[in-house]
Amino acid sequence: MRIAFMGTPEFALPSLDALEAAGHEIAAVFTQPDRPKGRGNKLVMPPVKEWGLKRGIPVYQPVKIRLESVDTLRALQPDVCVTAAFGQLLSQELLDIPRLGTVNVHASLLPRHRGSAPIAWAILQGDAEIGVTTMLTVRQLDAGPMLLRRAIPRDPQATCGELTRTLAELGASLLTETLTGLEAGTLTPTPQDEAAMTYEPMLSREMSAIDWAQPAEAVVCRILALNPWPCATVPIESGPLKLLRARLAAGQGVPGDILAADPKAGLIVACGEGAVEITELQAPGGKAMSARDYLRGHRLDGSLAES
RNA sequence: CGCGGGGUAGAGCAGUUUGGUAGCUCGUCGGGCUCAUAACCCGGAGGUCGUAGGUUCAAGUCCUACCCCCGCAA
Repeated sequence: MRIAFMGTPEFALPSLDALEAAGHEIAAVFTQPDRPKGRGNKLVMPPVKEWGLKRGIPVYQPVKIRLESVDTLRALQPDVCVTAAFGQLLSQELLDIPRLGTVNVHASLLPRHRGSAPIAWAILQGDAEIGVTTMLTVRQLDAGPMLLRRAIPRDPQATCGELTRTLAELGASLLTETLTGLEAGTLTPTPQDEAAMTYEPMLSREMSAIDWAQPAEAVVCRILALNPWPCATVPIESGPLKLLRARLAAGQGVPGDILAADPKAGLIVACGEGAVEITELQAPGGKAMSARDYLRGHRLDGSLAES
């Protein structure tokens, strides 16, 4: 089929690869404008743009696709539009253009976790299962009827970043299946159960603080969910200490108290119920390392609870 | 020219302000003690101090340029 693709970050790349491999024609890609990023505020192009450039496919970077790209999209005469973590809302005018509609790849088991950070929220809430859903896009965010859905058990050790990569692959294969079904007319769009719907906001830096009074399971989930951004942090003398990975540990005490902190025992912190071992962290100005490595050169004691 | 932190033994760090024999914790190797140990004691190996140049009797430390890593802000 002839496809117009809309997406921005790495999450979209497996889908593009899969569409290409399945023999579809990517007529054009739409993605966010280049943005200043990182040190030196250098202009960085979105991964989807790089993907398109490498293949000589037309790349469009509208600031507001609703206002700028209607004619462009219409001229492309796509059979279907595919969106994957695009980052802009589409208008009805745009949605009406592709013959077979617009298919979105969403990294959650809808109707749970609508919004732009579905994977992190699934971890935050301790979901036992995660997954991806393909759906027909409607104007209301993530509310369209579902086409295909696939669930996998959540690896309780995995970070949000890791699960994002896993689900990007899963989403890619689900997407090609979806398009095959859509083309053959064998798919029945299933309305979402609005009563079971949940919507969560973007992650923010304000979520970094850890509430040690929560049960150890919740603390572990929070640490995993916020990695790689914005990361759970605790204040230490030299600045915010990022906690990147953790697991349940034996022990108990006043929430936030450091129960152990040496290269052999590891870094054990008491929670409201039980305790966690911080297994990976990142000191201010430093690179990520195992907590045991960190403890070879640093001493920690007292409490990690709010200063 | 957005702001800032850092590169020293296999790992993680101190030492740089006030130049003067390279230090700590862990690991590793050898020995000892113990019923036993993530235990303890003794001893050893292991470092072009990011790179290049400069100042100096003497540079990890001061000066200049460059490379690499990281955080913040966006």
